[in-house]
Amino acid sequence: MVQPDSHPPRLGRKRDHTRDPEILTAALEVLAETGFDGMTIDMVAARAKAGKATLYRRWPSKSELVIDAVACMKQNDFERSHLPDTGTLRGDLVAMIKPRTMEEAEKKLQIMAGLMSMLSAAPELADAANNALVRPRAEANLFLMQRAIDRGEISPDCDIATLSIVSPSIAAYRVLIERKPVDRKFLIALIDGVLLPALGLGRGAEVSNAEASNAVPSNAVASPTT
Amino acid sequence: MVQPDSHPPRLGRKRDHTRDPEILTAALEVLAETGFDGMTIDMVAARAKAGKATLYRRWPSKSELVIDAVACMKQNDFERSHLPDTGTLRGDLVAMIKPRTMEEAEKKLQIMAGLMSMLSAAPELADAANNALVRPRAEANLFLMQRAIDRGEISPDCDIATLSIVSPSIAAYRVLIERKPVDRKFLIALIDGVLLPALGLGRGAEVSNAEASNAVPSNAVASPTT
DNA sequence: CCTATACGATACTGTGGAGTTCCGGATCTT
DNA sequence: AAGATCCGGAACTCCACAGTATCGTATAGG
Repeated sequence: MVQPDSHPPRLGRKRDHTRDPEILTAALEVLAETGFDGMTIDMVAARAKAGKATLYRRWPSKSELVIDAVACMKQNDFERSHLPDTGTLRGDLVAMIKPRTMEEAEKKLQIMAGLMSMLSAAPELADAANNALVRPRAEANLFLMQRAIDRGEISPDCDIATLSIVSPSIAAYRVLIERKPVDRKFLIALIDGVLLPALGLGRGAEVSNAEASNAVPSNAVASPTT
Repeated sequence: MVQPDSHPPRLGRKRDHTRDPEILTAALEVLAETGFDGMTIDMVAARAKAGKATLYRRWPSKSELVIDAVACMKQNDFERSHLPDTGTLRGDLVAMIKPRTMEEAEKKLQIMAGLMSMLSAAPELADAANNALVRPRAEANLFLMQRAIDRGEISPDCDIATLSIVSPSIAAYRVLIERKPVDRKFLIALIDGVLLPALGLGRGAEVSNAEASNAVPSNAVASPTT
């Protein structure tokens, strides 16, 4: 979908489909606010300052529109180049807790919540959603943990594949079902109470330093408060 | 709701409300299968072999019916007296993985999924749902872990409050969003790859030991297949 | 047996939203 | 400027479902 037409017309205004992004964005917003069933085409049209007819010229149905919108949401996954490198695993994990990132994640989770009622009908959406929500964070975690193994910080026997999904999954559950905020405190509790101990850091080997809490090492990249 | 009437009529058939359980059960079934928005009163009535009017004689609206149905779902939480006691934490945790229990949990999760679209409108449902789904398992885990502390199996410094919600939350996420089955293998991976290492068992203490991977403790009881 | 009540079934009404159609105006091409 | 095409807006149809009303029947008490 949204592929360029094969026979470009040459008269009148070009068939530019130039409003598509606004419409898809509007769809995602309404979806996040009201859920799939509560969402109406008129809402989306109004939000995008477009006519309802315009939407139906591009997408055959509400479902298709939503699917397209979700598909176009992949953007800004974590690039490895953007991942923090603080020298310690804990530093890296903590550095990933940035307000900017979390806010965005929460928005995605709201969209997810709105999609729930569609999941059983359209299982491929489950994949799409998971790809957009948990997978990127899990992969980032996995990368950081693998690096910690490579540098000898943690044992290579650790089940990092399983551990990497722990915090994204729990965070998702917390926002989607419990409807409680996933704040910095909670994520730190996960890191210090679950992940690091399970990796043999913290409680296990207990760097003994105990107060490594504010242990942002020398080459702290991490970005300030972005 | 569903409280006995204060002025019991004395003529004709008694106002027994005797069909309520069937109706509520039917409501839960349809809810699990189609979700709140997809569910129609007629479906519930048909499933319960009741007239639509009968439903409206008891509950003023579809929402009220669903709320009532969910509220009546609390049944069979884990009783401490029913919790396994195998002598080791791992044995206890593994013993909780019973097909019977899991099947029931999955059913509850389906209901949960059906409720998702109502959560933003009725936040009290989030509590109800959480109480019915994750809380009981989390509390069971907490109890088992506390007992492990008491008997000196694990350190009292462990963050068992956080650890106890790990596996129920992840399981819920897996069923609700990923739509993948939560099988025995997956749960064992969580126990051996996350929980026990985080508690200083398995990997933690064995850092040097290296090869305790398949460290099934001596007295593994685990329950047959109940 | 008679009567009052609750029930199941079914027909009905009202409403909200999906999807369609039409039109005037805007914008680009030539 | 003229013509072609797209857009926003609004009016429209159609249908599914919430909720209501009616009726024949089953059952229990008198």
